[in-house]
Amino acid sequence: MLNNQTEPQAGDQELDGVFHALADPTRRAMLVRLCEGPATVSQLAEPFGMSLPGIVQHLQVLEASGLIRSEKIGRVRSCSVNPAAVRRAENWLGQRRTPGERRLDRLESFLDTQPPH
Amino acid sequence: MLNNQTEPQAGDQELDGVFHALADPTRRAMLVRLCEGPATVSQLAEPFGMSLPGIVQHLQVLEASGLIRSEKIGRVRSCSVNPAAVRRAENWLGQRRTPGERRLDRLESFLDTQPPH
DNA sequence: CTGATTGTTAAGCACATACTTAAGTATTCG
DNA sequence: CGAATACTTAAGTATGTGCTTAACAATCAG
Repeated sequence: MLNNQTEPQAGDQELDGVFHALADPTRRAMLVRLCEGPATVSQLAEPFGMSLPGIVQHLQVLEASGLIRSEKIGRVRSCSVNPAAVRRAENWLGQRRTPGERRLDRLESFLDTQPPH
Repeated sequence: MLNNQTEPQAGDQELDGVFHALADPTRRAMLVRLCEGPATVSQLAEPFGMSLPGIVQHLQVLEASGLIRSEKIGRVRSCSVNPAAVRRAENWLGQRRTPGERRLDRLESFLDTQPPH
């Protein structure tokens, strides 16, 4: 180790993209919509007062992050959530626990093993 | 409702800040460090090959998002995680489940109620 | 008081982001 | 075929982000 500094790790890049994609309210709203089921670009655009190209750019950010996938059939592009990417971001946050929180976690799981009354 | 468009909701702004703060690898590394316990600005800076002002700017982003808090005592600023903010972001992601995932969730919780064997 | 430590403020720069309008490309419908 | 539909591409613009260096506090230690 000639370099003592903290370097960005592999896997970090994925989180960069995922959290950046999530940092925009329009993109989060699209993700919420897609959790109800697949939708086309126009369907996703409909709730927003924004030009189509603007919408498409947001979709590109979401797709580049891995949070959604899309497939074009004929002239229609169908978009859907990639649950695995959402779960990875959720899990990263799940691991961010202080020692205090971890103690509470262990107490709770201990209590779960005790029969009621 | 004269406006049919989707407007950013209250509470969205908080998530904007939190996810934006999380989108940077340096800031995530700082958060990881702070989950082990409070630290000063210099201690947080030490692993990174970056100027102090750069570090302080990252800390300001983290604090503005609510993910961390800090207090200056004498000439030293002590920083610590705000677990509640981390949990809110985690919970938002936890709610992003497709109908398919929700079915699996229900199956698992049903199996948990069954005695083993 | 003097000087070292710890952090802060200000200014600037390169690059990224979030839009826009205008024009283009497939694909399907009549 | 010709027109409508559903995007796509390109280009431009205003604003934001992630750094930097230089200069400025404020506090503690001798």
